[in-house]
Amino acid sequence: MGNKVSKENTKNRIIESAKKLFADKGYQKTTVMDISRQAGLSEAALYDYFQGKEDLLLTIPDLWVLELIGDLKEQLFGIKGAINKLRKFLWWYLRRVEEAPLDAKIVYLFLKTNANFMKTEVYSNVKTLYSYLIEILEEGRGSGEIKSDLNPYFARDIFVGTMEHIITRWLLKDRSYSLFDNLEEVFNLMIDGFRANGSEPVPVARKLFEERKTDYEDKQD
Amino acid sequence: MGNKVSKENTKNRIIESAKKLFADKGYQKTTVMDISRQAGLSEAALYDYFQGKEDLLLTIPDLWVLELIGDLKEQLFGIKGAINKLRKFLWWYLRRVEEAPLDAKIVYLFLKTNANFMKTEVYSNVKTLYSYLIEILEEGRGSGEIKSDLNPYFARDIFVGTMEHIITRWLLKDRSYSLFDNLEEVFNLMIDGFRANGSEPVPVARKLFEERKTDYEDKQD
DNA sequence: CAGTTTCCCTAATACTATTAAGTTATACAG
DNA sequence: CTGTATAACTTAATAGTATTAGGGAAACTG
Repeated sequence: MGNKVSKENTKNRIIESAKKLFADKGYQKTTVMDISRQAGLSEAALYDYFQGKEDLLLTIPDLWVLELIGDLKEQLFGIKGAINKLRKFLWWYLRRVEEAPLDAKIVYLFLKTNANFMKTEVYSNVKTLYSYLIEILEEGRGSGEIKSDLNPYFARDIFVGTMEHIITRWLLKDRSYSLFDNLEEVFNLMIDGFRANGSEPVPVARKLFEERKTDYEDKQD
Repeated sequence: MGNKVSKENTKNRIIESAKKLFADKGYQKTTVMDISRQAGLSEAALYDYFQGKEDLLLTIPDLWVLELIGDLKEQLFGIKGAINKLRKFLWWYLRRVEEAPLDAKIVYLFLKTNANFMKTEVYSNVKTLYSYLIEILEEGRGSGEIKSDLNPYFARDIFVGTMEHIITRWLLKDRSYSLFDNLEEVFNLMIDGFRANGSEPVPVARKLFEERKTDYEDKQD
C-alpha cells in the first residue's frame, strides 16, 4: 500500500464519524468503538491517525476555526462603515455556524469543559477571530460613527456575549428554528448603545418585531 | 444506627467532595473512587445516596439555583426603577457566582455538554431566574425609563449573553481577577441601548475606564 | 432481647481507552 | 519478477472505571 490519498481519506472518515457521534450523543457517551466502527476500521487502527479520543475532540474544531480565520478578511473586504462591518461579521458568522453545526457544537458546548481549553489552538484562534471586532470598533470611533468614549473591549464583550448566547441556545434547542429569526432587531438594539449621538438608529426594523413578537416567545424563550 | 442527621451529613460530604473534584479536575477525569474516598466512604456506599456519577453532577447545581430563586425577590424588594433593578440583578448574581464558583462552574461549563440539559430541573430554574428580567424590562417600558419600542426578550438576550460571557471567561481564567472589574462600564454601555431618549446616561463611570483601560486588556482579553 | 432497618463494606461484573504484537498486501529496489 | 520493507490494518491483551450483588454489623424498635 503506502497510498497518501487513501490515508487522508481514512483520516477524514474518522473525523466525520467522530464529529457526527460527538454532536449526537455527546463526547462522554461516544466510545472509540463507535467511532472506528462508523469509519469502517478496528479500534486500534484509529490510534495510527490520532493520539486518542481527546486528541480527536481537539482536532476537529481546530480545522474549522482555521478556515474561518482565512475567510473573515475576504468577507469584510470592501464594506464601508464600522456598523456595516459589525453587521456583516454577525451575519457571516451565524451562517458559518448554520453550515457547520457539528463543529460549532463541539466548540461551544464540549470544548469548554476540557481543563486544557485555554491552552488549545482553538481557543487562541477564536480569540484571533474576535480580535477583528476591536479593530472595527476602533475604526468606527475614529470616523465618528461610534461613540468617542466607547471602550472597544467592553463593546466586544457585549457583542460576543450576545452572539454566543444566540448560538448556544440554538444548538441546545437542536436547531429547531432559524438562527436568523429576529437577528436584525437584536443587532439594532445592541448596536444602539454603541452609536454616536448624531448617528441615526434604524427605525424600519423596529416595526417588524411587533408583528413577530409572539412567535419569538414560543420558539426561543 | 439509622441516624437521620448522620445520613444527611454523609450526603453533604459526598456533594462537597464531588463539587470540589469536578471543579478541579473536570467531570470526566474525576472517578467515583476519588469522590467516595474524599468523602471517607467506599465506592458502593455512594450509590446508596445517588443513582450514580451523572446524577451527582445534576444534583449539585440544582440545590444552588433553587436557593438563588428564593433570594432574588428579596434582593430586588424596595429598589426603585427598572435600570436600578437591572443593576442590582447583575451585581447580586455575580456576587453569588463569586461566592459559589464551584456550583457556577458546573452550571456554566459542565452541564451544557449533557445531552439532557434542556430537560433538567436546573435549566428550568435558571429560566425562571432570568424571567424576572422580562418583568423588570416591561416595568421600565411602562414607566418611560426604557424605550417604548424595546422588545424585552431581545434586551434580555443581550443582558444574559453579556453576563454569562463575563462569568464564563472568569471561570475559564481560574478566577484570576475580580468579576467586578469594569462591571460598571460594561453595564452602562449595554444599558445605554435600552434607555428612552429622555433618560440620562451615566457620565461618571465613563471617566473611570480611561484610567483602567490597559489594566483590562492585560488581565481579561 | 429478637427482629428490622440503616449504613456501610468486599468482591464480582461488564465496559472502555489504550497498547502490544502480529498479519496482509502493496510499492518498489535489484 | 522476486524478495523485502513498510503502510495500513487486525486480533488479543491490559489497565482502568462505573455499577451491582450480596452480605455484615451496629443501632433502633417493640
